[in-house]
Amino acid sequence: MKKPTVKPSYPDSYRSTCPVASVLDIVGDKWTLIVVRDLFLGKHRYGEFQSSPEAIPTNILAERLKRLEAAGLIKKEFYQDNPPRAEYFLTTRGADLGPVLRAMREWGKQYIPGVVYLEKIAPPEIRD
Amino acid sequence: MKKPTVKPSYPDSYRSTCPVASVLDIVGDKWTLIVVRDLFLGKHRYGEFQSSPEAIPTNILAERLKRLEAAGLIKKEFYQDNPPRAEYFLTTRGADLGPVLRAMREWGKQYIPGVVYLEKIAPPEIRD
DNA sequence: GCACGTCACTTGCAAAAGACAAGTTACAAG
DNA sequence: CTTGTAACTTGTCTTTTGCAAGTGACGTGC
Repeated sequence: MKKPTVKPSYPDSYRSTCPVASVLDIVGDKWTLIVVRDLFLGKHRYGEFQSSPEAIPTNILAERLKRLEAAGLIKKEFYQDNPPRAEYFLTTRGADLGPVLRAMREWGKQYIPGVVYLEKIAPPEIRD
Repeated sequence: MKKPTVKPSYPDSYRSTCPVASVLDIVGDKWTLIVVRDLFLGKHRYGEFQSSPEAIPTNILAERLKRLEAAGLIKKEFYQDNPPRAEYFLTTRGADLGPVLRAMREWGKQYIPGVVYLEKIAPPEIRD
């Protein structure tokens, strides 16, 4: 028997109508924004994401890339068919998370001792 | 041959020296920033956090309040001894997460249909 | 003066998510 | 032919989360 669905008015995927909560429903975990950060740093391939210093587990990376694509934040482009090899690019929607990352970077710089940042943050390549 | 192992000096609790990753090590989960948001909305008591529309599980709330306090983002102040009753306030350090929340709010407003925000975001009461 | 409700938690257990290791597929290099 | 690389998938184990229930010290109504 199905539940009578006791939480009607919010879209199924969001916990509330609060924009902050909804954003967290998309990127609110330990890894998603790390991948987005890497895209801002000019990385595009699976292996490049894996070789970041945070050492994301491979199954998590694969899953997050799918979710980011499904959420429309990134686009997957195949550059060869067999074996299938793809590159990932931020969409406009994804690139507009820039201010969030910048705000985090500034907070971290101010309050966490020992962090360093690499000024590679050129405007990201966007593919819509 | 092995690389000289470039992983020595990170503080145990941080995955890397990247400021973004380090911030995510503190607030990078589904609930922590929801609590911080509530503090920005002027909430101070356990019951107020619980009654937010996201319905945070009570054990998670208790644990997050402890972690936020340990991280120096909030301060717990007892206003009565028996039974012990406390209020929670942002510290300067915690209040400086404002730009992160604002950036998320703007992104959500722009890209997630149906979110609404409540302009209660008066400057939060700070206790250091 | 005692059942009843509230507040701020804690505890126990099942379910979901994450971490780690190993396997797979297709090709390319030596 | 053997080894290597890229991009995954699968399996197993551990950790974190979610939900329900319980606890202790009150305060309120009758």
